[in-house]
Amino acid sequence: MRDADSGTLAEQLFHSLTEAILLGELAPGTKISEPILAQRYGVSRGPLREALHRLQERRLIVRSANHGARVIVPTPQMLASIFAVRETLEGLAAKEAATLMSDDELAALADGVRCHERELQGSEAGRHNALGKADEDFHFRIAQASQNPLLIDLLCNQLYPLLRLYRSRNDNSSLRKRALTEHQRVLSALRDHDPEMAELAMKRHIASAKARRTMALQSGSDLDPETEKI
Amino acid sequence: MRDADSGTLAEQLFHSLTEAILLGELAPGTKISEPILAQRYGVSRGPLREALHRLQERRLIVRSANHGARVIVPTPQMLASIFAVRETLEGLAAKEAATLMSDDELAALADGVRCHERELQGSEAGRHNALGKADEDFHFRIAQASQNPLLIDLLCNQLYPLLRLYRSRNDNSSLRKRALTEHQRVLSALRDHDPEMAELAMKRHIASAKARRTMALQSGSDLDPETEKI
DNA sequence: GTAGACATATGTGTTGACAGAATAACCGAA
DNA sequence: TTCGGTTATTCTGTCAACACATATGTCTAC
Repeated sequence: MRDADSGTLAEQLFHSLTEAILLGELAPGTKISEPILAQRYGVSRGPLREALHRLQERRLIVRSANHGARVIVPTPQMLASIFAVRETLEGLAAKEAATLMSDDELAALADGVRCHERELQGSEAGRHNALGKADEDFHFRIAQASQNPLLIDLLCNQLYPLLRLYRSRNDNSSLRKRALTEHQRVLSALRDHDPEMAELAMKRHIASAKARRTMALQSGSDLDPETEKI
Repeated sequence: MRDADSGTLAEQLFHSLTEAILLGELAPGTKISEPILAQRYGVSRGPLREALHRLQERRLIVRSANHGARVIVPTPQMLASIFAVRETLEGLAAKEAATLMSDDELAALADGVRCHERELQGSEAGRHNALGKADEDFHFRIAQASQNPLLIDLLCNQLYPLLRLYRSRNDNSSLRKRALTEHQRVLSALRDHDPEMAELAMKRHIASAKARRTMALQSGSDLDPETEKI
């Protein structure tokens, strides 16, 4: 699992900064000052700049010459773009997975769905993280099962992280139940090794998730346009 | 069109190295020595390393800690992965373009196709480049017409460049004629503003192109496994 | 003759410092 | 008071040098 060079400062910075952006510690629109950020992480500007160049390719920051870098600001348009691409790509993943998944992989996926179900019926405390993990785990497993390295990379390393920028805090359990039902439907199609059904079920699930996410984004709407500077 | 920072050395190096890799000047599997490459391009190692980190994210080189970077080696498996992803993404682009394309954009696209047609009937000399350009232009225009920034970036900046690694020298005109026919079919669907038909026509075209490319790859098979070192 | 260990050398990772550009602050005039 | 110009400072881009890890080559022991 050691991704390329895991020991270098640039690599650690790349992952730390990715997490910081996705967790909101580096707020959207934040102007990134290389000296300040380097001092905060206790490193020199060299490795930091290398990490920033990678973040640029991952679309997490935007850079312009002699003007510095800014954390990307999520927009409804970009959310729509992500979901449109995600719908087709995850549909493809489900289609491929339907023919490729082994019994062991199917069992593991079913375990995850059952775990998801239990979480939903469980107590209120600490559900959000567990449910979020369960959902991510479901899609992650299916992407892996496609055995398409490019598809896996696009989904797991580019789209899923980007989506975390839009994660909302307020989602009720009725929507969660709906998601679980859709997961079960996808799982059923995968068990039947039915590519077309799996693709369609997954595409419908993503479209449904898009509607939920968009709704939550509008109700929450905690976008602060002030471009704070670290 | 100025992509981010166009004036910096790191940016120029990024584009130069991208071209060098896609043109084969930096052969697949080549071990990249930072001092040597920096000297060749007349720059320091700083900007070069920043460019290399971006190339890593673009999947054009692979890096491992304290071992340096190597130019990616194209494999039939990766070609299959690219085409599988490309088929769905270009299908999506065509579907979106069918409802969004203006009359002007359609006219420009039709012009391109007619130009493509003339090139096919023209003389032998210098057809390859013109035909390759015409083909790329066709897909490029449709991607742009989707008005989906993420989709445009994935296709134009990531998949199309990667495909150039597999470009073959030997392709006969009968295959070219087939491609033109498929282009005309996609154009026809776009003119009718028929999303489903456009998507299907484009997906079939990509699948057909995959077959052509795979065939050419097997017949050509000019893969040299020796990992030369610059 | 071969295997293992040591020494050399090349290369990557990192740092600090310098030059040019852009932003910010300041001052003066209308 | 406000607008324009000028100065000063901060920041980005770039470079050269240092430290450490890895690879290479040689030498000795078996």
